[in-house]
Parts: sequence; C-alpha cells; structure tokens
Amino acid sequence: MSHVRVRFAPSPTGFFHIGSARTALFNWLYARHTGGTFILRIEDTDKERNSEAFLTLIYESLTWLGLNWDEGPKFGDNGGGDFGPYRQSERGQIYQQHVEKLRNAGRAYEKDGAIWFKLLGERYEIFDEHRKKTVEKVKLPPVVIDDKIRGRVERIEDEDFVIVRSDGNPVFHLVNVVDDITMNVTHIIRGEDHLSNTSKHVHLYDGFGVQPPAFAHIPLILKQNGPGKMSKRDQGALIEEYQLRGYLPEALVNFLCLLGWNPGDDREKMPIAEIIRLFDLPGVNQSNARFDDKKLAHMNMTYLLELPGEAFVARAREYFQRQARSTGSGPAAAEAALAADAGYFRDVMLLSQPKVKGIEELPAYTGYFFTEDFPIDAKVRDKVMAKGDPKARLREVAEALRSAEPGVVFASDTAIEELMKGLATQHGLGFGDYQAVTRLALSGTNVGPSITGMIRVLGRERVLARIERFLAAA
RNA sequence: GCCCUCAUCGUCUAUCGGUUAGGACAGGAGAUUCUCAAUCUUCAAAGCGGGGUUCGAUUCCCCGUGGGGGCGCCA
Repeated sequence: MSHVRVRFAPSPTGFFHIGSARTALFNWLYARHTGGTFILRIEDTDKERNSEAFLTLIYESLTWLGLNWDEGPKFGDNGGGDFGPYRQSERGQIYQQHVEKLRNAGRAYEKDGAIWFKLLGERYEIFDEHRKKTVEKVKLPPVVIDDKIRGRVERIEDEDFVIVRSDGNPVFHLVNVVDDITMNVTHIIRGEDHLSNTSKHVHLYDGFGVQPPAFAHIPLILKQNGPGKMSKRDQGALIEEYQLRGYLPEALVNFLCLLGWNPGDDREKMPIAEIIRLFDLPGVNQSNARFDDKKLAHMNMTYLLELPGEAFVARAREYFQRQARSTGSGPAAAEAALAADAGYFRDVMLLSQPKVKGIEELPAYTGYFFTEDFPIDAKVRDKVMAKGDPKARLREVAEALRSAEPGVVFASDTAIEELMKGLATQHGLGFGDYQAVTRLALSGTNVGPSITGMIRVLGRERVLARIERFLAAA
C-alpha cells in the first residue's frame, strides 16, 4: 500500500456524465497504478438540487464501469474506511470546527450574515466592470501551483470569499479543502474547470496551516458538435445511456482512457491491467479533447467481437429483457425473442455476434428469426426477382432441403453450402443465384448472417414453411 | 472586460531540435465473401499567423489569433 490517496467527489445533482466518469477513471487509475487508495466522497451540500436517485446513479455507474472505491459510502463491496463520514451532508460538525479554527486564527470573519475567508494583505477598493459593483481587493503575490499535468501555474487571488453561507451551509471551497485535509488526500486530480479555484484552495490550506496536496488538472471533454465543454444535456453525454444501449463497460472505459491519455505508442485497444501499469499523471495531455461517438462505437464493436459467445448471449438476453420492459415499438419484438426456445435464442445471437456493431442492433437485426410475420423489403424483392428465374431456384432449394437427411444437413453449415453449390453447378449457375432469393424468402431482406447459418438455425420446419409461403405469394 | 489555460489530418493522437510528420476513427477506391458487415490493400487528409533562438524548428521563447475554463452566499 503506497501513501497515495486520491478521491472522486461528485455531487448528486444530475445524471452521471462522461466528463465525471473520466475524472473518476483517472483518479481510479492513479490509485491502482500507485497501489494507493481511491476514495469516493459525495459532495451533497447543495440541498436544493440533491437527490437520492442521482446518488444511487453515481454508485451504479461507477460499479458498472468497474471503478471500485476503497473508501466511501457503502455500496455492495465498496466503501467503508476510517475517514468518514463520506457524505458532506453528514460532516457538518467537522466543518463547524474548522471554521472555528479559522476564526480563532483571525482568518475568517462574519459579514452580511455569512462567514468570509480573510486574505492577508493591503486592502483597496476598485469598481469591477464585469460585476458592475465596487469590490474590496487585497494586494497579494500570485499563488504558485505546481501542477502535475500542466506544470507551473500562477494566479492571483485578491478578494475575500464566502466560506459559510448566511443560511449556515458551508460552501464548496471550504468543505472541499477541509475534506481533503481530514481525509489525508495526497493528490487532487480534477477537471481543468477547477484550475481557477485552486488559488482559493491554496489560501485555505494556508489558513489551516497545512501544506497543500499535489494538484493535477486534467483537460476537459468538449461536446462533439458546437462550442463548449460537454454537459449533461449533450447528446451521448450520459453513462447510463451507454449502459442501456448495451455498450460494454470495458470498451467505454478503454475509450475514455484514450481521451486525454495514451500509452506513448500506437496502441489503443488495451486490457485495463496494462493501462493501470502504464498510466501516470505526466502522461496526461494538456489540451481538451472532443468526444467522438463513432470512435467509441468502433471500440465497442472490437470488444464485442472478442467477447466469448456465452457472454455475448447473456448480454443480448439482458438487452432484450430491458427492451421488453420499455415503451414504444420495442416490447413486442423483444418479447417474441424472449418467448423463443432458449437454445434457439442462443443460436440466433451467436450467428449474429460477428455481424453487428452493437448489442442495440440485435432486435432489428434478428427480428425475422422470432416471427413468421416479418416484412418483405419491396425494393430488395424487386431487385432479386428481376433477374433469372428466382422462383425456379427457390423451388429447387426447397426440394433439395425437403429430401435431404434432416439430422445431417440441418446440423451443418458446410452440408447446406454443399447442397446449394451442388444445385448451382448442376444448373450451370452461381451460388448467388440461389443465395439471394432464399435469403429473401427466409428473412425478407438482403442484410443478415450467412445464408447457410441462417438455414441451419431456422431449422427445417421454418425454412420449408417460409419458402412455401413465399412462393405462394410471389 | 479581467484572470487562467490550451494549440499536429474533420476527430482522438505519436514525435521529448534533424522523420518521406506515424497510427486510429470517420471518408474515398479496390480486393475478398452467399447478402450485409467484418477483414485486407490503398487514396486523400495536419504542424494557426508573425517574429525571434539555433547550422537546423511541429518541437524552445515572445507577440498575435483562435479554442476552452473561471470571475456565485453552485459544485
């Protein structure tokens, strides 16, 4: 166990989003890399906007991403620790004591019912153009921050600031610093949006007579379209959304690692253990990164392709179950799939695994497997039926399949392939002449898994019935 | 307006003074395949501008420009 102690300190005032997740991830990676401690602290001092639902969402999202915390609120196997409580709403006493300390040291005073932190230096008044009011400033040398990512940063803090609101509630800057002191946090890894606050925090540390911890300000994630940083309202910003869409958490984590960090070479898809081994603060980029959902989707696909078949089937089933509970057009199709024989469902999913880019494509991609009432794509039909004599080809396929040994032919893709290729050579035609129309009759479309696999999985009864029906209608 | 910060293909990025500036996603073309994907090959695509320092700057420094963040009794 190293002495490194880092924390992720979200506030439960909204959905858990990509930016927060990456901040959590980088803290977690650093803790795991150094063998240190990863602390989860809940900054729920904003009584107006807090909610238990959002709190639970934080726990669930972190857990889904695999970012387990060593200290913090209890949730599953996570949490515990000797530096609690880990929710700021339960730490009122601690803050009060620390405010007293500041007052006794002459570093805090009351004004307008609130308590202010007192900067030490020569005072003067000046009109602030931006805020349209006269403010009292303090002459002070710049605060120097030796940031682990950005290097030396200087900023002058020249105004006293509120640390306890007039309603008695302590302010973020105060509680943040007090918690980091009392929880022995050694490295503060947070978004660059806090860089300007850091001068306040350093003064606060000084007020408590404590050496500030190391700071590491990571760049922000920008929204993929339009100006500004990514916020909870942006398309694709919510972690929960990816979970719901059947994304693999390891893919999302891998993608997030690469947004602002890289191993120093060309590798992108990497096991988390390797990332932990290589991750370090100086390796984090300094410039903001734009979120790219296409690249995320690609990363997800590569993970999906490598997923063991049974795991893929389990994920698929989970997704269909969620669809069945949802509203809209999804439930009926999903229920049909879930109502099917488990072995059949499994075969269909295994057949589809190498073909889809994401779990979320599965319902649409496999729909015709689970209903006899599937639509026929008119455009595809017109195209397929236009050349040659597809009906004759289809009759040949049906006849050959009917008279074939079911236990042998329908059990093997290669047997089906040989059967169809045999027909093709026998009639001096190509495999495609048989494939296209058979696919149309069986699925109503020209997109799908291999025709041989499709025939094998659908099975003799369905295949023959579908072809018969198709021929009758055509 | 003030303060902080950043700057390589459309996007994510490699390069720690000397490279034909590399990779990935997205895009184009081709190959392969039973469709569609995947895969493989391939094409196009970048050092923001101006000054310095240096034998030599994408790389170091300065100025500008542009992006981002902050300037709450929000966190």
